[in-house]
Amino acid sequence: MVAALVGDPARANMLTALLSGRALTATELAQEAGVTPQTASSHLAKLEGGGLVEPEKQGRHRYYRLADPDVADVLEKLAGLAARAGHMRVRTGPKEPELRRARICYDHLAGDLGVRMLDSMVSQKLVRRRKQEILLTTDGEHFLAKHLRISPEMLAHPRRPVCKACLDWSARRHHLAGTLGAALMKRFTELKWAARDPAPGSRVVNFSRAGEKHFAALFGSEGD
Amino acid sequence: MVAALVGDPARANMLTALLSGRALTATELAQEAGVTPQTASSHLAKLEGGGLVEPEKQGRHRYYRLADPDVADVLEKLAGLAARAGHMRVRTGPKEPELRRARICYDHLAGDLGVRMLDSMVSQKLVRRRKQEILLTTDGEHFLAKHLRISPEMLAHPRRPVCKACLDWSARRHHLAGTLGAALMKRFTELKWAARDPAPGSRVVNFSRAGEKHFAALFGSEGD
DNA sequence: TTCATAGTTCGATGCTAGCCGAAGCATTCC
DNA sequence: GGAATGCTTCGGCTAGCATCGAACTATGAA
Repeated sequence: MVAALVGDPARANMLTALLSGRALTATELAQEAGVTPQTASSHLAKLEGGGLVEPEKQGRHRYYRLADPDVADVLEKLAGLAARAGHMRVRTGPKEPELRRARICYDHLAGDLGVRMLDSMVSQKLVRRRKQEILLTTDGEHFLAKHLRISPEMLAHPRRPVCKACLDWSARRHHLAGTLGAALMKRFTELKWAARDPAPGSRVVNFSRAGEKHFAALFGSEGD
Repeated sequence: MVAALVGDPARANMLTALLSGRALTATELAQEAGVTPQTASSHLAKLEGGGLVEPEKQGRHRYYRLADPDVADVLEKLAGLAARAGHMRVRTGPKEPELRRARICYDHLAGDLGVRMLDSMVSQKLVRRRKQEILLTTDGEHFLAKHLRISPEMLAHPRRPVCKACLDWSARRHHLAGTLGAALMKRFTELKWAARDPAPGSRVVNFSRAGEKHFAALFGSEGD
């Protein structure tokens, strides 16, 4: 069972360290987990067997990375649940502040900016929200067309909802997923407001100076 | 840590049983997990402490249900990862063959017959299916009206989808939920093709001789 | 070659947590 | 009231697994 793998504290620490998207060596992971290399080796073998991490041999190092974006997604959601129950681990969220601020979750924006965007859309009545369900309003359609040239037709998809609440790992609140979440992220990139960090495997999203301004104009600045 | 809670086999079985959305009593969950009531009580206290399940007292029973759609979402994703890694669970399903064959899941048909019905509907193109999402086709509407006198208006509901894929506990595959799943089960009962087992608390559904024939005529016999 | 570093395997140890029997509340039925 | 059912608490037992020391392999450097 996969959950049992994640359940052990040492392994959970390793996986959390890998959530940044970087690949780490076995020794580094041992330090992160606070165990000896022998113990770490045993854990890593189990994680590999469970399909959660993938090794890459390079010289006399063994680099490990998360096997899959799906794995990262599940880990974040688990952390979100844990946070809500007050069962937060001592070390919360990503250490890197950029990762906490803006990052990619599958194909949409997560982190503080992602959460703030959804908050702002709700308060501007661009979407209506009922628990898990989020619906785009006509006001929202006009807003998207006017400011971002996103039309409702672009959002239609046979097997994916337009809006979906996605639990944010670091912020412990929801951000916007679904085809709209993806379309927004795509547009931000096209407009050069933001770009994924070029480092391989990194999930950080960097906003440009101008992009940040435009974003704030549409979805509020710090305050809200 | 939440993952540790899900990691234990007994608790995982309980949570899997609750994935149907139905609330189950502590004793039922003990049976599902294959442990004694005392042990189950301890597990349920932990799950409740972790915010994964919520109790509801009713007479001398304690019903438990999943605390939140987010919890169900995470559990499904975990199951997905586990399945991908070929780590399918060993201890599986109900011992009673009748329960495995046909039972009630909330208000619709589950078990082998439920799974077979959905399979047949897909291959007959009565519904179109993509992953979790299921859509009724016009062919399907005609079929339902002609053979079962179920009209699209009967299926409309503000908050509930017409079709929904529901993970089948025993078969580990999906059967049909949603208003259509409920309407079908209701019609089967009205037509006296099937009836819920009169034993209190039983979730078994018994098909009559004639009912089984009619069912097979519409949704295929053994083969598919 | 010899040495140093990275990582794994093996064996022994110790702690955790799941498990059940027995007993104790709580609720409902007769 | 008494009996039956649903569920929980307590105590002791046991198995599993995480942990580490020591020894072993492999790569790279001097």
